Amino acid sequence: MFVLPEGLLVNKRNITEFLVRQIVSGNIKHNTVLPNEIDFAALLGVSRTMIRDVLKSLEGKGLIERRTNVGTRVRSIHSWNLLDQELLDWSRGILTQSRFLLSLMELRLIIEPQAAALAAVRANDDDLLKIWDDYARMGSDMENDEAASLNTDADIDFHKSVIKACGNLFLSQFGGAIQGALHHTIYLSNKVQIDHKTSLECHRRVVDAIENRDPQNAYSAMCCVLNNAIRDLNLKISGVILSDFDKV
Amino acid sequence: MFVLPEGLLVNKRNITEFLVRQIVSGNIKHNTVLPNEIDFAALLGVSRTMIRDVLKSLEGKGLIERRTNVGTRVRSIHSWNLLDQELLDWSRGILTQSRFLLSLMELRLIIEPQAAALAAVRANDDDLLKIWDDYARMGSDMENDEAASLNTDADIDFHKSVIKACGNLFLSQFGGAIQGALHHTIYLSNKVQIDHKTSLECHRRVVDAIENRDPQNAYSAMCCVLNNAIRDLNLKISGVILSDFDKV
DNA sequence: TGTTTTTATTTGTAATACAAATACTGTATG
DNA sequence: CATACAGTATTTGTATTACAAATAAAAACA
Repeated sequence: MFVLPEGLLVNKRNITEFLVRQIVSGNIKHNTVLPNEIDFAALLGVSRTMIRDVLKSLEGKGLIERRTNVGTRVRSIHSWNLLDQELLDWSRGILTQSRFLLSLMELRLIIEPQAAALAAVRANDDDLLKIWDDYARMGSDMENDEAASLNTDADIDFHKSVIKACGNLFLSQFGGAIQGALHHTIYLSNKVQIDHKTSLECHRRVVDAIENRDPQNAYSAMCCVLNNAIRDLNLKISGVILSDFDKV
Repeated sequence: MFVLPEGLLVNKRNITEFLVRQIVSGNIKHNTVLPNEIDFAALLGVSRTMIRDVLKSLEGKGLIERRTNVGTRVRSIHSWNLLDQELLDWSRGILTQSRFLLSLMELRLIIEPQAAALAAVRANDDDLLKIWDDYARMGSDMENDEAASLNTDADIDFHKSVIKACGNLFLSQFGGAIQGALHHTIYLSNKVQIDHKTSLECHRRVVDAIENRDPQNAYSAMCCVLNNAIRDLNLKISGVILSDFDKV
């Protein structure tokens, strides 16, 4: 349970990623006490210094808790720093339980329409240029091939750019989570039918609204984008209060 | 700029907190290259191991970036992990620039009404009990003394409990930020006149709405709570779209 | 002038020793 | 028998030293 798969280079990064995935996946359950540092180092064939570095990193992500003469104990999901970029990246394909994906999309539904509205009020010229560029790249594959899908990287960049443009220091922290959510979506997209054309149109409405300094339409257009994704993923989200003027 | 104030015990915690505050306050500007590990350790009178531990911690908070043969460079605020609990705690009284406080309250205005609405749909009996208890503790000082203020800790617990009750894994990550925001508010509260009685009444409306499984009133009541705080702090927040049915 | 090699600097990793904290155990004592 | 106390063992925390790896800067060279 604590040893790396055969053939994987034993270095700090791999060990950290491996342990993160073991914990996040539930292979190492919470409250489990990990081996002490000396045994753990021997088990993995590394120095105590290195395993300590790794454990320190896991501690920073809220995955474990360390105490003298007690050892290293795995914490429950409520203590995990879920917005940590590495944690999200490494959890891809693992945290697909509906509760996780549901929380993620729910968060987006709460954050992103507001971010779009704020962006419509505050975006500067550079922000707008960036958003336009992201939008253009999103659909570039579809120009010649109707059946092509959206450019994932551009899609992610688009949402990050909107969040950045809203100028809120804290909302920017979500860029990583959005990225994780979108990658989840893509990961699942081979199983579901996605209407890329409609999605692209909604994105376009967002861009236009921001450019026209129209926060309310930016809000509702972003709702449209997200509701498309939620429908594609076959999720059911209830209880989130959306602004009334143009519910989609 | 890199040495601890006289009389402060030189240990890992103090060094970390000191450096965090130096960076957050701008005393150490971004892009500054810190001394190399050996010099830094000597400067502080600690071992290289310890300064490395400290730097690793700062790295985890996004405050610095390290590269072989380049050294340790301070990153800009956009890279900081602003939701880190320690970072928020240690930044209290420093990050009072209006942009920071504004971002914080704006975030709360986006998150918390939605969280209250979701809590109204999903809170279980334990959650409700906890919320009632927090509410009761909030006003306990005011029963005999009309002029007394709200119990800060209970106030913080109240908001955390509501967020917890909404059952979203990601929204829970904000407990710490809320705590920071409320402490900021308290910190500034000697300068402003706060109507504690009205505030308490709004909190009561939130509790009632959650208990009555009424998401829309929970939403608007929480808006009321936050708008009180925003008014007290003399902040001006524009661009956030609030649900229409009961704007306060 | 442009390219390659060497050198120097800085962080990264390892190994060892000891310090500090704390759970556990055994023992004496009421 | 229960409790308090002292001692012991275990585990993480810190310090020191040595060397490896990466890379920016300087030097040598075509």
